[in-house]
Amino acid sequence: MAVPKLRFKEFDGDWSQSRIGEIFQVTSGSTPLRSDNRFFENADIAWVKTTDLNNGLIEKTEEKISQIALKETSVKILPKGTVFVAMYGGFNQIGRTGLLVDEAACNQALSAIYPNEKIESYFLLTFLNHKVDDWKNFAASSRKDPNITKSDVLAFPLTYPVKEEQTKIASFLSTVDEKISQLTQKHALLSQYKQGMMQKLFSQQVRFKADDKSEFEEWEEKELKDIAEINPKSKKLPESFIYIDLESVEKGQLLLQKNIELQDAPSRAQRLLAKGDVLFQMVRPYQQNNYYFNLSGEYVASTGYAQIRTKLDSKFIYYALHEKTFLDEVMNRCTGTSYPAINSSDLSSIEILIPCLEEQTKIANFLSAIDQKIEVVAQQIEQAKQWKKGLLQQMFV
DNA sequence: TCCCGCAAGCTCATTTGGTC
DNA sequence: GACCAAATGAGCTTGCGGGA
Repeated sequence: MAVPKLRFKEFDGDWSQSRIGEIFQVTSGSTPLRSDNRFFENADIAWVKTTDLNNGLIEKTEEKISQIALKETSVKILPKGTVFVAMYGGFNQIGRTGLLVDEAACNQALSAIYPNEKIESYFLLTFLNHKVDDWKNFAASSRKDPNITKSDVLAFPLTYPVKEEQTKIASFLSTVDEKISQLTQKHALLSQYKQGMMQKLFSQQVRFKADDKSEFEEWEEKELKDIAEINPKSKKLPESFIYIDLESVEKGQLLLQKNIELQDAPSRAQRLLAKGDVLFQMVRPYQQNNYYFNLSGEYVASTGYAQIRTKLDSKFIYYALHEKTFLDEVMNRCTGTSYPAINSSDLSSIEILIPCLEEQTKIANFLSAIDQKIEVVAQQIEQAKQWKKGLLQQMFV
């Protein structure tokens, strides 16, 4: 009989093996007819969908349904402690889980596992999170489409210890989750603080002073094209390079580096980058997946970006492009509704307020320091998640 | 030759309808 | 009513044609 590699010292008995369907009652939900407004008006019943599942506690849902929906459709209320598994909704969603902290309904893309006396709900949740790859492998190998069915959930093997050990494991892991949650909250607060400070700095509500304590001169309004070169002429592209397109960058971080040979490069690979270049997303600019390029090597950006090269403090320009009034001006000049995009000539005609070089640098350094703190917390979150993953591998069978 | 912008094509999430 | 899977729709990236 199997036992985990790592366990609390007071426990030594064998773990039991069973299938979810042998222990739990499992059901699914449904979607009240969308065209009937009565089902979604004056709604006060939490209604869980795949997008509400975050492999943790479900404290709120994106949508709610009404009491009328409960009476007139097959939607039913599920109790606190119900654990959900996503059955449909694309390969990345399959196997996602959630645990209800209060009663709610759900749609038909989810399997709802009713709580019972034999297994701690939090233990089950963590066990299923640990097994998420098993769901995916099962889904990928068993049939053409990536979905799993209720029968798959019922047949899914579950290995578990006595109730006391389950409780101990659940309690320990919930402390780990609490730590991750605190770090996530810290990350959100720092991001909020940065937004607030950007607003104060760029509206000049808060001003820096020079090193000799004197006031800096007034800011000057200039068009972007007067302070920076937009899409400078590129030299001949190298035979191989790292290609940066819109999907490579998220929230200012370069997440994806694609090595590409010139002969295989997409037609949009045009902009050879130099240190200090700022990449501004021209397609759906509200996403603000812009990038401050400060790397060595051969990098080429997609023409989906405007390449902005300035002799001023380029980091300051990078932050100025994220300022709300600038973004509002960009959006006013965008064409297309589902695919709003600005062209480089309209972009270059937008005016921004520019302080003297010394004040630019002070602002850029101040905001960079906050960004570094945010990045440190982001790394701590990632490390905590990796540590938890390692623990799970040893604490479960 | 370069760039803009439309639209094809892909992925993912939700809804609808058929079957038991 | 429950379950399942096909259809549909939304969101997104990139290829490509046409115009400057």
